[in-house]
Amino acid sequence: MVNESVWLRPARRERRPLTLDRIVAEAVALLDEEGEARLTMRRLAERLGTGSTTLYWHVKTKDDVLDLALDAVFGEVPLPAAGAWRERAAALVTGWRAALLRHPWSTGLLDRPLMGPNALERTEFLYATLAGAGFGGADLPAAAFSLSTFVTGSATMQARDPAGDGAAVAGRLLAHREAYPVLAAHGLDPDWDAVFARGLAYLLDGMAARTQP
Amino acid sequence: MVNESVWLRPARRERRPLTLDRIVAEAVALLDEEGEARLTMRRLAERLGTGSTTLYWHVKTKDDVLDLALDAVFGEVPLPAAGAWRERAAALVTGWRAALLRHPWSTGLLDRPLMGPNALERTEFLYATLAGAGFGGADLPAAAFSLSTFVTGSATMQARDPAGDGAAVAGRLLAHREAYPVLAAHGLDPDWDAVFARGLAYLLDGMAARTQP
DNA sequence: CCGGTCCTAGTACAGCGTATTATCGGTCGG
DNA sequence: CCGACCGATAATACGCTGTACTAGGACCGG
Repeated sequence: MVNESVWLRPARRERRPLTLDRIVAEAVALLDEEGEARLTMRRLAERLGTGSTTLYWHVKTKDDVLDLALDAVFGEVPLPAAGAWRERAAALVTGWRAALLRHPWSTGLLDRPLMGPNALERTEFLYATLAGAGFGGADLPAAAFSLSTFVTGSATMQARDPAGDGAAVAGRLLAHREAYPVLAAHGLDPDWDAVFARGLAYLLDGMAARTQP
Repeated sequence: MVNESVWLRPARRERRPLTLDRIVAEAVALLDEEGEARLTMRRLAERLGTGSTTLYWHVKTKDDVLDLALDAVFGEVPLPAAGAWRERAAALVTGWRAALLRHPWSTGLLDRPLMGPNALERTEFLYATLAGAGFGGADLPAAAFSLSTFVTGSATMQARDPAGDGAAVAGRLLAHREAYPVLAAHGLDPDWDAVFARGLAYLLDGMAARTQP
């Protein structure tokens, strides 16, 4: 069915064309607002003012949308401009973590290949920074992947946290206090920023010591 | 509809009762064989020889099945008996990684709260080991979470790898060699065991240096 | 005016998770 | 021995999903 009237039909140029970029941007917005479970091709299309199956002209499957949305998150990670290798690496992974936490749904998509241009660009930056710092041979992939697994793991860990409301979790721990004494004494919701900063320091210290003793 | 004939109907005691444990074990088997996308309540029930909705007497939702399956994987991680703190921690995370990689679908479930008894037991063990080694104050959660995020991140990274067949990935990298020069020179499928071992060494070195200088 | 090409909409289908309801088989009180 | 109960199972049904297929609208070069 076509729009009934000339007057109601949006004027030619007012109707923004449907593009892949608009689809991805709207998917990110929808995921931010409602989470992964509520991302539906129909709902996404509705927000874009189109029919649901129209999306399939721009995109092959729903998985494509998710891959593109995830890479869009990586696109938010700034590439630090200058500084010593350690500061540059720390700045990169800190911004990386922040981007993932700004879109908590993204941590649920971190399985699946990270082959988008934005992801590759950040990985390349990390490799290049470390290579320039003297990491070579087996140390280069080890250092690069240590940092990236650390950041994705940290973000996933933290994003997972609020799911069960803290009180219920604490209660469960206290109820089994004899089985988990140390855990019960410390709780499972630390100061995540501090944990990340200190853990990153451990890792960078270890990397520096092994290669520049 | 009831089984038609006495002869075809399984004898009383031959028919194993449907229990939560059987459901979870079968879910793990199904996930191992066919992956997460093919895990369906109907298919799971079929393998168990029951109707699909019968499962809902033992389980509240499908998510419960996934949570339980994931915790079953954690249950495969051995708790090392003796040794210095560093060896115990290394043994724990190495076994942890192995269990996750034995069931690659598990890395796709690592968002979602890890509150099962097996997960908690491993976390408690890690906390206790590190606390006994002298990690205190802010160093205790930092050290414990660094290790666990490192292991989950590493397993996820590696499990993600084979998705796009290596050749296509390498081709894509080479096609954009000028954009990703360092990456193209090294490829994206390193020796994962070596990467993990070295990265773990970085981390443990850094932890040891900060707390036992 | 006409073809073709890019894009959009509609219809339809198989499969999903699960709420609801009916029914079974075994155990136990009388 | 029997009826009543109850833990466990099955069947049916509903709304929603991803997406294949098809038909059409809008623009464009000739």
